[in-house]
Amino acid sequence: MKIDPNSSADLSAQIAQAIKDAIVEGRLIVDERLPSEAELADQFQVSRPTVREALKRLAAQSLIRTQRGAFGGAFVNRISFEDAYSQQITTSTLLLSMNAVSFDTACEARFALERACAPLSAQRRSPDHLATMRAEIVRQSQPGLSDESFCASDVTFHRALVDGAGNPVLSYQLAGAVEAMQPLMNMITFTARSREVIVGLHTRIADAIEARDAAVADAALVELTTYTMTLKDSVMAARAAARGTLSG
Amino acid sequence: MKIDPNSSADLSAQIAQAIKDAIVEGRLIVDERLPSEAELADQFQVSRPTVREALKRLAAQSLIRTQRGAFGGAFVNRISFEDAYSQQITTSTLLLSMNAVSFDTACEARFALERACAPLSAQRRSPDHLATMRAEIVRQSQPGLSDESFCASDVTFHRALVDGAGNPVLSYQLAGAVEAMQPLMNMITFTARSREVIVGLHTRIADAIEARDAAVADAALVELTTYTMTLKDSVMAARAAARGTLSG
DNA sequence: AGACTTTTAAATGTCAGACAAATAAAATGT
DNA sequence: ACATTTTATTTGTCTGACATTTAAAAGTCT
Repeated sequence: MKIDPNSSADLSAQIAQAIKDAIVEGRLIVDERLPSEAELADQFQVSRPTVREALKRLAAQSLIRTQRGAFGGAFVNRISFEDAYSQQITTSTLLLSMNAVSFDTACEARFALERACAPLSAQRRSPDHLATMRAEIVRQSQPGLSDESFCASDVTFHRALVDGAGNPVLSYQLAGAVEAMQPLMNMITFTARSREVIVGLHTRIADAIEARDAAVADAALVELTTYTMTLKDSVMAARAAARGTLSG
Repeated sequence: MKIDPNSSADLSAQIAQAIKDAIVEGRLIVDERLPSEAELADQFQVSRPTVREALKRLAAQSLIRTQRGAFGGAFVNRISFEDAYSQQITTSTLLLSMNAVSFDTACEARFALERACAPLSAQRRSPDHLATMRAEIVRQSQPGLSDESFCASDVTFHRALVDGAGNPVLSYQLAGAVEAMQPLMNMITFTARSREVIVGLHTRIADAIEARDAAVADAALVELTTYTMTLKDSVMAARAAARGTLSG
């Protein structure tokens, strides 16, 4: 592992990259201990604070974990699905909140992913997944339910549908989209008060998944997509009208 | 923004989290300048190296960028698709290489995503996307092409197919899966020498996308999926047999 | 001998102060 | 008005030190 002291990049960034490469290329394996900060400083011919900045960069990406004390140090981390989830959620949330992605694009991606999961879920869902979906539908049907709870239940329902596919990669990829869209989805649900339609579609989806009928599930998801986009458009229009009133 | 000095977590981690929260919640907006390191050290009642470690953590996640010199400092970064891409690729690669995900799972997710893109691509693909796909098919048909080039061309082809959908979220999500699977896909292509079948399927896909026929494209993708899994199984079996020979 | 306690060495976490290098604004000179 | 120099500010890096944590090693008691 070598770095170029004449490069324009920060030394800590270069060191982080060198170690990252070593991990990705398998020269450092899971749970292997990195040299101590002092040793790394020696190897790379930099000071310890510089090494530490590099290690913090790696820790921020869950590539390593550190442990204090004798026989402690930095260890190559086995990345977990939890890590992948939270990274995905952060990235998706920022992409949306910073307007790098429109709501339409995120929505389309979300439902496209969900439709991709549905056939797998119809095939593999456990009774547990099905039970979760049914339970959430019951909850969503209760008249006294708060808007917040309805939205949370909605997330749980779709989560169960996706998890039913038994593919954690698809699950964690979707998690980002769903989580990032949550604020706007909440607003849609709050204002539009469209629970009956949504519950109806959820029921159709659950029925299809129970009957292992991918086609029907897909059709219901398409309807839900269309419906969501319609609601979103009306909410946006209402917003624009409100702005017009204020400024006029 | 406050931190708890009595918490068990590192101060730099707490500070990074506090700033991250401020960004995600919109209290710090894109291109806004953070206080200087000295000021942050003052605010959080810690030393400058500690603040710097926190800032490096954020920089590693592309949440901020730093600039030296007068009127330089740390600025909230508008996260780009390139950032999202590379993060996704790193995460996916590690999940696969550390055996947190099986090849089957990654493969399934990849083709499920690709099938989700195909109908959109059939609808929206530009002549440019189509031209890229055709060009790659021509390249793949050349007898003298090296294995490496064939694989690279394969990636470009699928990339064009997915980009044709015009949804950057789907594009960057798929990038991770494709990139992470690359090493094993290479091995499959190298050993199995199955170019004719693959080129044939690619042609069918391109034809379908050109004709805006989502159903045919989907069918061809399903075949490609099945074929890939078959090849992978035979490669694995050959590997296992080779191991048996050595150990027996 | 075995179980418990104390010591110790090694490592990360944190701090203080300093200097180098970059950079853009401000001051200066032509 | 333009070009050059100066200057203040800020990040990047280094040195050296101390605090804290931790597990192994040594010691002690029963």
